[in-house]
Amino acid sequence: MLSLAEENYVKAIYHLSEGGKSPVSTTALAESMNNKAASVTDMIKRLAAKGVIAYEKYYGANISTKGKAEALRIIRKHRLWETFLVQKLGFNWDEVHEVAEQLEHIQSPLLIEKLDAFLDYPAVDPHGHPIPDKHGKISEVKQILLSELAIGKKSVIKSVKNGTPAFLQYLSKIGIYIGAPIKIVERIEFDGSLEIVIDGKNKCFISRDASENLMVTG
Amino acid sequence: MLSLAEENYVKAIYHLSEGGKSPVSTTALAESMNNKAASVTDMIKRLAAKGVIAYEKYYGANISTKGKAEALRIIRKHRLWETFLVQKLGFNWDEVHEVAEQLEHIQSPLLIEKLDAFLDYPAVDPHGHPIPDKHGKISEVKQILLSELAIGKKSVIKSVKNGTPAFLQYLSKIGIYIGAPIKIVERIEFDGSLEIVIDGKNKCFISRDASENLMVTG
DNA sequence: TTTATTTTTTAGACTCACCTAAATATTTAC
DNA sequence: GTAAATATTTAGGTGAGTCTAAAAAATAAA
Repeated sequence: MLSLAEENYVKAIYHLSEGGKSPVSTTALAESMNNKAASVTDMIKRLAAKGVIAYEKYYGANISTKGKAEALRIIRKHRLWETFLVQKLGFNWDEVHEVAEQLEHIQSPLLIEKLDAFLDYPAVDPHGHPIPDKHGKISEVKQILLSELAIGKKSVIKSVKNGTPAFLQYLSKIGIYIGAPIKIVERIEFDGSLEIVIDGKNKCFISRDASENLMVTG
Repeated sequence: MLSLAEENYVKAIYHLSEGGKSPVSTTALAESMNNKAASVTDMIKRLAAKGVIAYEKYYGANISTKGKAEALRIIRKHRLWETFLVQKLGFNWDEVHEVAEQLEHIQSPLLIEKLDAFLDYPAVDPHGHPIPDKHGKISEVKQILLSELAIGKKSVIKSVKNGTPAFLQYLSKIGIYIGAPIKIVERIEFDGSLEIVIDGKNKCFISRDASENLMVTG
């Protein structure tokens, strides 16, 4: 049984391991948790004692099989709740993260089973991220960065990498949503920005930065 | 801003004040929280400092206007979540309390507004308890104990006082539910038990104890 | 009304999850 | 390869929220 703080650490370690290097460094973890390095050292010792990570002094933390399962359970809950908030309660996709951060810690396997059924077993959350099933299995669908899409090739928006409210609001504003057809008209050499067509009608420019935070079908 | 533990204390103080004597004694509170009296003394000092109760040494705790508003906000959330669990997710009424105890602490006014709307602004929860509105107002409907109902008078089950899973499961088993028509056929002098008819068809006996935990229309 | 019992508070201690400051180890730069 | 910079850990401390044991106050009983 993990405490709330421990759950958040395990989740962060999982995300840092997935999206980059493993083992996870104390500093990286401290930054992602908005804590100080000394606090992280304390915590990773506790997590190691509980068997959710492997830890060696001055080396870093590696998530264990048990830890990965824990992380996936939490992520599953987070994404199911986000889906619920958007699909059932009418939240916008930029409003759900904070609330889901709280809801993901509710302990009730029955609740999650029933919520999953109520939502009709969704495969992805409102940001296009896959929802692990009850066994922790994730269905990975091949996606590429929009910035790497060939010019003129028809594609579809599949997910957002950076899910900050500001970015999501911007995407809504220019008509981008998960499932939207998209095509690159031209790549501007000067700054790497792209001229794109969304939904076959909305033409606009987006920065390189934005194009590197959107995933599309390859 | 109250912590999770503080929220639970305020709720308990509110319930104890309502359902009995005020001021609330340290011992009563300790019992209801499953904590020791010394811990309670600590906590009520903190709560007094935050202005949610008035506290005098060796006297007891009285909930303040602010504290009452806090308690009602938490109770509102608890009962809305219970309603959601039963009406939308298909929980049984004896399965919801523990989960709602967790969900009631989620901080998001928007979530509660939207949940309320999603449930179509319910007036009572699955146990027949009134749901405070967003201003903390409760619509009290006149109810009497089943044990005090006149023999032969037609009535309707309105709420359960004791909401333990065991009692709720028993009620389901004998066909009692919120809104069920009920009539007392006979009062057994020996032990105060009642012969009742539910729904105009199910005849059965219930103990005095059970009849003192069911509220009906007067 | 004095004593006994119960209730409440105080004192001191513990765990969790954080902190700062200082020490130590590792990495990078010259 | 040594020095400087950076990363990590240790040591000691804090507040929240609990505990036990003992002291103090209030209540009940003789």
